[in-house]
Amino acid sequence: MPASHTGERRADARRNIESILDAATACLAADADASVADIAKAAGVGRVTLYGHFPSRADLIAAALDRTVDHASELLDSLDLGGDPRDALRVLVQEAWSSLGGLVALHDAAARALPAERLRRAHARPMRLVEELIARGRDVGVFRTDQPAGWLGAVFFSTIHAAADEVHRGQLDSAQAGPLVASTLLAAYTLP
Amino acid sequence: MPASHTGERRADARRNIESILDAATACLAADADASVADIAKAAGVGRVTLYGHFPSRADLIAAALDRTVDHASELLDSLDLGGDPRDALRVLVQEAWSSLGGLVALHDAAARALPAERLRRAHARPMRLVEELIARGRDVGVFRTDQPAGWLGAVFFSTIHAAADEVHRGQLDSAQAGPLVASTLLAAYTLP
DNA sequence: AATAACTTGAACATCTATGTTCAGGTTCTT
DNA sequence: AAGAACCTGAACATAGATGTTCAAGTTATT
Repeated sequence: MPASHTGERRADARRNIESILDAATACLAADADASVADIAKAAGVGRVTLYGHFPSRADLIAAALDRTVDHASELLDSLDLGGDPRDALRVLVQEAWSSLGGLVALHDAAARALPAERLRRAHARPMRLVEELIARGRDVGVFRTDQPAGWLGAVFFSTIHAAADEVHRGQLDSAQAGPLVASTLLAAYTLP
Repeated sequence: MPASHTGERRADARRNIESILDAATACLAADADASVADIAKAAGVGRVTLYGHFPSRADLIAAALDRTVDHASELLDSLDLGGDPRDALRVLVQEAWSSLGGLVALHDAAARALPAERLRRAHARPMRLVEELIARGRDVGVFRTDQPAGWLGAVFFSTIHAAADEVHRGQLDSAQAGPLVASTLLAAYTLP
C-alpha cells in the first residue's frame, strides 16, 4: 500500500491510478451503482490496490469526477469566447457538449454518492465561464436582463442534462444535440 | 397482515395506508435514501404493518409516486388550456409548479429506487398534456417547429426540475419560480 | 359479543457492500 | 542486485438494510 506519500509515486502506481479512474468513469457511466469490486475488476487491478489509492468509494468517485471536469475545463478555458455573445454561446455549448455530454452519467452517479456541496464545487469551474458569458451578453444588450443571472446559468446546465437524457433514451442523436441545445438556449437567453 | 384481498379493506387499514404514503412522500423528499424503518416510524406504524401493505420498498415508492402524480394530473387535466397557447403555457406551468414543484424531491428519490421505465410511466400522463399543448401551439404558428416536439417536451420538465433545484438551494423564491419558468419556456418555445 | 381483519414488537435470516488485515509475491528504482 | 515500493487474493470484521416469522394484543365489523 502506497499509504501517505509525499514524493513521486512509482511508475506502475501512477499507471494503475489512471486505469482505476478510467474504469470508474466507464463503470459509473454504465451503472451509477457500480461497486468498488466492479471498478477494480474493470481496471484490471485488485480491490486492495484500489483501496490503497483511494480511501473510500466516495473519494474515488470524487476523484473521477474532478479529473473529467478538469480535463473538460482545460479545453473550455482555452476557448475564444469573444465577439458576439450569441456566437460565443454556440461555441461554448458545442464544446461543452462534446467534452461533457457523454459524462452526464458520471455526474449522476456522483450525485448519488457525494454530498450536494461537493457536486457544486465540481460545477464551479465551468459555471464561471457560463456566468461570464451571460454577464457579457447582458452588458452588450443581447441577453435578457429581466431574469436573475443565476437562473440563466442553471438553465444552461439543465438543458445540457436534458439533452444527455434524451440521447441516452435514444430519442435524440448525439451529433444533433449540440446545435439543438445551443438553439434552445439562445432563444431562452434572448427576449421574444 | 391483510395479504391478498379482493373486497374492501377495513377502515383502519385504509387509514394506515394513507399515513404510510404521506410519510413516504415526506421522508423521501427530505432524504432520498430514507429507510423503510424511517418511513414506518414517521407514519406512526409498525414496520411489519408497512410490509403488510407494500411488498417491498420499491413498491412503496412506486405507490407514493403514483399517488402524487395522479393527484396532480387530476388537477391539471381539469385545466382549460384553450385560447392562446402562450397563455395556456403560462397557466400550465404555474399549476404544474404549484402541484408538482415541491415533489421533485420525491421524483428524484424514485429515480434511485425504480427502473427508468417505471419512471417514464409516471411521467406519461402529465407529459401528454404538455405534448398536446406544444402540438397545438405549433399548429397555430406561435411555437417553433424547427426542433423535434419531443425535445420541447423534455425541456419543459427539465426546466421545472432546474427551478426546483434552485429553490432547494435557496437561490430562488418558490413564489417567483412559476412565472420565471413560464417566461423561460415561452422564450424557448418561440423563435427569436 | 363473536369473528375476522388488522397491528405490533421482537427476533431472525439474509444479503450486499464497504473497508481492513495478512503473508507472500512482483516490479520499479538506483 | 538489493531494497523499497507496490500489487495480490483470500479471509475477516462490520454495518445497515431488507424482508419474514411468530405469538399475542387491538380494533373494526356484522
